[in-house]
Amino acid sequence: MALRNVEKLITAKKEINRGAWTVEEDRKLAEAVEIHGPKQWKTIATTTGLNRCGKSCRLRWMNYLRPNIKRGSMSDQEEDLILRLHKLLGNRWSLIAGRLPGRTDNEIKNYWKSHLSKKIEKSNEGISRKEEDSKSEEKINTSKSTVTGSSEDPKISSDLDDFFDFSNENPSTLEWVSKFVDFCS
DNA sequence: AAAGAGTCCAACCGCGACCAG
DNA sequence: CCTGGTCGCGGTTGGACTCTT
Repeated sequence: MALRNVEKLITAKKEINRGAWTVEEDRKLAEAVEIHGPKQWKTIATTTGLNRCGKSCRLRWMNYLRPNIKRGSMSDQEEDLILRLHKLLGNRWSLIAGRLPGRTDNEIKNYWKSHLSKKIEKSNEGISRKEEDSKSEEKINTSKSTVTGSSEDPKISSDLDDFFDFSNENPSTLEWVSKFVDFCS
């Protein structure tokens, strides 16, 4: 009887692994990605014998195993960038992450929730912002509405398209930052 | 030193987009 | 077109860690 229950538990456990990844699992996943590339997560999940779902494999790779991942605290520049991009794009974390080399969407999302949203809350409680800020915010809001498609100004729309076309850009440089700051000011 | 509160971050979940058949 | 499978994204959760009392 008890044995049967144990068996049940084992098979249930065998179905799909959950929770924290072990070093061994990481190693297997990294090997699989080397073979298949960072795509075909379903294939990777099944061929490695990890008993993880494809989603889980993808997440682990994207947020932890991927090369060039930057760890540690955000620099002032990065923080400022996140704030500006969030103003412009809203909760488009993957898009924001795309402009911060080595940072993941998950990391930025977490950082925003634990640090920046509180910072903003505090600053909003304080003295109302200067006229300059409201001016730039107005500009940003106009751009934002363009992104969501609610504004039809073709000039601004094409500017934004240009701005977010990074196909020819080296992602490891932060040259685009100045471009962005110019754009917002 | 211990307990409770607060914070951080890795991982999971649900949903929508995309694509091949 | 429709459908099923897969992927990617954003929101949420849970547990480990740190801080405060």
